[in-house]
Parts: sequence; C-alpha cells; structure tokens
Amino acid sequence: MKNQEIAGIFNEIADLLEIKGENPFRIRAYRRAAQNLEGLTKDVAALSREELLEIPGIGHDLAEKIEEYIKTEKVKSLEDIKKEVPEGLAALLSVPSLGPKTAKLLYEKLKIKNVDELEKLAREHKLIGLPGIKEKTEENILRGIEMLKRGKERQPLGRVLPVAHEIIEHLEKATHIEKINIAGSLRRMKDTVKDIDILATSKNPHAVMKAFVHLPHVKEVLMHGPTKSSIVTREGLQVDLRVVEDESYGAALAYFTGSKEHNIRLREMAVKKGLKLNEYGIFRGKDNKKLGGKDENDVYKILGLQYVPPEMREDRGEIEAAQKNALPKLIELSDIKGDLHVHTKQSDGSHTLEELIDAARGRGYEYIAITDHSKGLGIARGLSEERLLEEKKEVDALNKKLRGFKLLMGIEVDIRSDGRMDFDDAILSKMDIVVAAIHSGFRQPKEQLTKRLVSAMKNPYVSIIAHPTGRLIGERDAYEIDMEQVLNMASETGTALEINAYPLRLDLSDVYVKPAKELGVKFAISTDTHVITQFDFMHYGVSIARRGWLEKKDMLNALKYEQLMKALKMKR
DNA sequence: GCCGTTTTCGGCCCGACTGTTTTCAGTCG
Repeated sequence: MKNQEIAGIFNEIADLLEIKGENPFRIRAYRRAAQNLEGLTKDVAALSREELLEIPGIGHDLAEKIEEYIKTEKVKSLEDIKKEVPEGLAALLSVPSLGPKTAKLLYEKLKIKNVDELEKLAREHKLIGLPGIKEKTEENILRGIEMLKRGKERQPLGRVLPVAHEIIEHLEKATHIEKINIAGSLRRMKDTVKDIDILATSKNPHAVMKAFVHLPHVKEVLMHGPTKSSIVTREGLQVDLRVVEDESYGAALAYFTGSKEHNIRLREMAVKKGLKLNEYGIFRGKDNKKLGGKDENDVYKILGLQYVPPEMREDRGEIEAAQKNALPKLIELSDIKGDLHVHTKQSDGSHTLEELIDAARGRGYEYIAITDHSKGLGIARGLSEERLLEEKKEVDALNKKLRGFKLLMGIEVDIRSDGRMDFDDAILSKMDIVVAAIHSGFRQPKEQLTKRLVSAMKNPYVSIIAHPTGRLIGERDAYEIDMEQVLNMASETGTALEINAYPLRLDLSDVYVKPAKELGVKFAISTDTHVITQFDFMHYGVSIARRGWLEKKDMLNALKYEQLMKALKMKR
C-alpha cells in the first residue's frame, strides 16, 4: 500500500509551503488529505479517479498527484518546491517554539539551513537583533532544541498514564479542585503520546496553577498563566494543565481531548449551522447566546451527533457515522470474560496454574487459556511435547475440580523461520486453543515473513496470531509484512488476530484493527501475562480495540466459555 | 487546495500565552 508514502509526500509539501508562507488553507488542505490517506483502509493504488474523489479532502488536483505518484513514484510539484526551499529547512519546524515564519527569517538573514547550524549560532548569540528576536526568544529556541533532542520519540501509553494519574492525585491533595480529568491523546488512548493534558475546574484557578507549577514532579516550568500552565516532569514529559469554569467544563473537555482534526470538523459543522464552538461552550451565532457546554455531550447533541467516545475521535469516519446514528457500540473492559494468552512458570512465566486461576477469578474472569512457549523457544524454556502433555494432564485435573471457572489448554506455538509450526498437527490437535507467533527472524524479507504468517493461518489448529507485527514501542520496529495479505488471509481462514495488551506491544495497532474488522476478521485481546499483575494490562488492549471500532461481537474473549469453545472448533 | 440544504467563488476553527511590542505577531494545541 502506497497510502502512507503518499500521505508523507503531502505532509512534506505542507511543511515546505508553510516555510514559503503560502495560503494557510492550502497547507491545511494537504495536511487533511494526508491524514485521510493514513486512515484509509483501501489501497489507493487500486482506486479509480472517481473513488479517489470520494475520499474526503481529495479533489481533482490531489487525485492527480496521487495518480502521478503511483505511475512515476514522483510528484513534480514537490520536486519544484524542493528547489525553492533549501534542503533541511523544514526540519527547523520540528523545534518547539520555532514556526515557519521564524524558520524563513533565519534562513533569509543568517542562511541557517538545519538544526545544527541553528544551535551553533544561537549559542553564539547571533540570533539576537533579528527583527522580533531578543534574548528570550533565543533562549527558547535553544530550549526547544534540547527538548527536540531529548523527547524525540513519543512515549508509550503504558508509561505515561500512571504518571498522569499520579499528578492528578497530587493536585487534588494540594489544592481545591472540583472536577479533574485527563484530556488530549492520552484520553483518546493513543498507543504513544507526546504530552499529558489535564483539565480541571476550580473556584480559584490561580491557586491551582500555583500548586501545579510547584508539584514535586516539576523539573521545568514552560508556561505559567492564569488559567493555563505547562511543565516538564523529571521523566521529560510535558504536562499541560488548563482550568475552566464549571459551566464550560464539557466544551473544554471536548476541545482538549481532540483530536485536532476531529475538533476542526466539529467547528466546521457548527459554523454551517450558524453556531460557534469553542472551549467555553457552544453558542448561537447571531446573539452569542450560550446553548450548552457544561456537559461534553451538549456539544454533540446540539450539532445533531451521537456522543462520540474519545477513542474514536480521529476523523476516521466517526463524524459521518455519528450523523447517521450509526456508531458502533464499542467493547468495554467489563465485556471481557477471560484472557487467552497466559504463561506459567513451566516456560517463562512466574506463577503456578493455581496462582493464575486465583488472580483471574479475582478479576471476574470465567476462563483463561494457558499458552506456554513451545520447544523452539529455548530462551523462554519452551515446552517439549512431553512437558506440554504433562501440563495438559494438570489442566485436565484442575478443570475437574474447578467450579464456575475453566482453563483452556493451549500453546503459544513458535512459527519457525521456514513457516512450519514448532509442533506437528498431532500435538496441536490435542489443544483447546493454539496461539501462533513469530519470535525470530525479524529481519527476513517481507515476502518470507508474510509467508510465515500465512502458513500459520492456513493451519487448521491455529486459532490466534499473537502480536502480529512483533513491534516493541520505542525499542523495536514492527517486522515488515504485507498487511493487506495478512488481513485478507485472517478473514479467509477464520484465524483471529491478537491485540496484545502489553503496553510496549499494543500489537495489532489500532491503525490496522479497523480495516481488519471491515474484512470480517475476529480478534482476541490478550495480556500475554507472565506475572499476575500484568493481567491488569487488559484495559490497554481494550482501548486499542475501541480505537479500532471493535464491538463485543468482534471479540473471541468476550464470548462465554461454551460459545468460545464452539467458535474455536469452527476452523478445524 | 477543497467544497457547496445559504455559494462553483469566497469562504475555510478558535483562543491562550509569550515576547516583542505600544497593539500584535508567532506559535501551539
């Protein structure tokens, strides 16, 4: 799929146009088109001109550029702008506090073409004296460069969310707050986030702001205003806090939850209805009468929309669906009846079957699947055929004793580098459930990796593909696979895909979950638990599922035990 | 550059904070 490449090109054009000081609406048109291409489930290369024009934000001009790129691997207008804007200058835009106007100024006056040159001249205080630049601006640019170097990559959701909760707890203790909530991409539960946004109401915003910038977490105060402040924590996370009146809390929450693209669509709708929408409320245009804003749902209701859950607010079609009253009823944590990927101390887990059962029951589950590693994964003490069958005996015995709870006997079978399963079918057929996964050969060519997954899915006993892309956020990129082929094959063979809830994995990513659902693929959200506290990661997986528009009916482990067993037998 | 139950031309989301100004531009979200 060339979708991402073309989206990248449109974003690049937007960056360059920005430096050129072009019409901001034209720039936005490129960005919006890029965003829509990224979220597109079909391959643009396979679309006709008419179908291209149906994509929101794509008109004749951009459709032509898409076709041009598919044919020639180039977009001439981009090559042309590149000749006008010096190479590397666009990279200056990635420095926080430095925008297109300043970038252009720096190039024109000082011939600065990249971040290194910028840093050198800023340190030598050569920027001071340019129009609109004095000591403070120079300091801010240097600080921006530091931030860029330090916090380049986005942080995994699972690392940031606990910090956010901790800060909220501290704030509530330190000062008088009425309501407080997480907003931003963290509330949308994106798999990685760049900063923490918090929204609160209070009778005394000044006191809240003061308490905030003096929290023990604070390493640096970036901004300290009467209703809005920003700090950097010792972990290097930026936290923005905004305080609003109770009357505006809902509108503000909607506004600060974003996404930006979702908000822009809402405001456009408001304008068309003769209304005005901002973080203070939703107002009638002619006399500015406030129509709502205390509750978040006011905004959606008055715009004639269904309430859109935060995880869906990405402008990936949720607004159109909400207009038609056709939003899916998203899966919830309470729908989850069990965990289908769990390790014991037989392989690389830390607990006995009994301990795992207790922990699972404590979380209200009806069942869990025991899926230790297979023999090929020596490093994880993978089980031989004999040890596997021994474990199965134990599981059978426990199942006879247990009341109101079931163990599924399973295996996380390794998909070998040639695509064969680590156990033969005779063994796999004795399992209730088979979870297959790639654990090695991540650097094989795309074709080979795809072939391995396809061959696993064709095996009648393989129920689920675990962590389908193998990524470890911030540590290891996903291995390369032909995702379209994998999704099609999952649908065709009736093999479910795992949404691995381990915070560094969150794999399959929500970007692929939605297109997979549209193909009819089934899913399982699993924690891959090795230590019992990891059972609590389930909610991260549920969030990814919700971001992918999944419902209860899409999920294997939302089924009751009997239905689940029936579903698992269907493929065999 | 896109888009049209007010339009095929003229709109296009809105406000806080900072640093530089002396009324506002730039940046950010």
